[in-house]
Amino acid sequence: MFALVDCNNFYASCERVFNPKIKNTPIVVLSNNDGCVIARSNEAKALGIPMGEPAYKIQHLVNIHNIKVFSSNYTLYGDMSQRVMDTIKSVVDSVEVYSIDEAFVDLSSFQLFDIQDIALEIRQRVGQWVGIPVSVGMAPTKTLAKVANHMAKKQAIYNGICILESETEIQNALKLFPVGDVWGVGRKLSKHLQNAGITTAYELSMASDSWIKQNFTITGLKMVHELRGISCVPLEKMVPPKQSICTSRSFGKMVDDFETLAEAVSNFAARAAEKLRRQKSSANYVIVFVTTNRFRQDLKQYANQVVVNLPVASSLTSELIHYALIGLKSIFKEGFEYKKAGVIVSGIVPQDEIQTNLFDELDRERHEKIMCTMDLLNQKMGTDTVFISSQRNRKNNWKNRRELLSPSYTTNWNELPEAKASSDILPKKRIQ
DNA sequence: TCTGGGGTCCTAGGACCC
DNA sequence: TCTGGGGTCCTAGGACCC
Repeated sequence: MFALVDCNNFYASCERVFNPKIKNTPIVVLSNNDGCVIARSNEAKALGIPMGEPAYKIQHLVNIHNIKVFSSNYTLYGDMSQRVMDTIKSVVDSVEVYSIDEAFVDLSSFQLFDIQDIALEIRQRVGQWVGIPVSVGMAPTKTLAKVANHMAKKQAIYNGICILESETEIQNALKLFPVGDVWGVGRKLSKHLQNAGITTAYELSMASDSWIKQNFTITGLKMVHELRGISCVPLEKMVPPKQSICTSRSFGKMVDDFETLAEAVSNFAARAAEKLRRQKSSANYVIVFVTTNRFRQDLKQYANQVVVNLPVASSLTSELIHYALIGLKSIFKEGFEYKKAGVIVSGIVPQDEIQTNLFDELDRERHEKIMCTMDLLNQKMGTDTVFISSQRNRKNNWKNRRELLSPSYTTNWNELPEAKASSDILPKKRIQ
């Protein structure tokens, strides 16, 4: 058996933990640049706010219903996620952190009659220790655990925990489960399946192997087997190193000059280099891309990208910035309003398996020491305490809009939550 | 006016090898 | 007239996930 532990309305729930005033008010959290709705509390869902809706389209609802709106605070969510995962790991051993708000658990070492208790314990402990509500779905495969989790969340009778175990239980659940909600079925597949007359997960599980394989390849076949209770997707306890790392942002304002773009790209490259060093790897090439605002069809459109090969695989900030800027120069065109740019590093190899270059003139050992020191300083004193000068060409007018940001309660000494207490005994004192 | 960011996997098709 | 067979590697693009 597998369990899927999923945080309810994760980002919205994070905002509530240190701000109990908004416990029962509708909350939405916006994407970067305060663009779209990416998380909603139950109250906000009940008001009919769809996922992914641009913020300006829900402004009237915000005003009428006094919805609390937040910019996304990934520092807070990342730290809360870590706490949730650590807490789950304190209950069970085999945990796969699947996403920022989800974890799979391998329950094969437990007796079947124990698993209800384990789910209860996880739910209770995460709730008490971290303050985030979670739902638990349990079933013989990961795909079915996803189904069970859905049910635990959607149907109040389950009280946050749903176990699908016997054949009948599973089939009855699948008969009521829309095929489009199955893990691995997206928009395209869903349409394709509907056209073939398959509307429920049960009907999908009954389709013939040959038809599935022909139409949906090996991935589809695995999915169908998982629905039948045959486990094809194992638990992955170890996180494999990333094969590509992307850092990109939409700009708060349109950008039309090279210098500003260069500063943005320098910062993206610096972030990518940090991520590389964190997973102890180096990249063989850097991709730089720029694009104008695709929603503004009244403006001239331009989008381009370029791959720059590095002489030696590298994770040195200064070197990655250097080559990223060479790339940017080659694709930059005057006369456009740029909205977004990004840097992708790829061709990633482990740090200790780098193919060196006979003609390489850089003293890499020395540079690596500098990077190490820089990372330590920035980790201790805050991001970009030390940075490469091209990261600060001019005013930061490309930066994201984040106008509704909550404090980083758990990661910044200056933004710790405050608890105020008063009593009749000490009427004039306020204790913080 | 305002529309996110970061990933993985799979396949088809071309280039190349013997 | 007729033009092999069996591979690998790479890339672009499309699908999916959160």
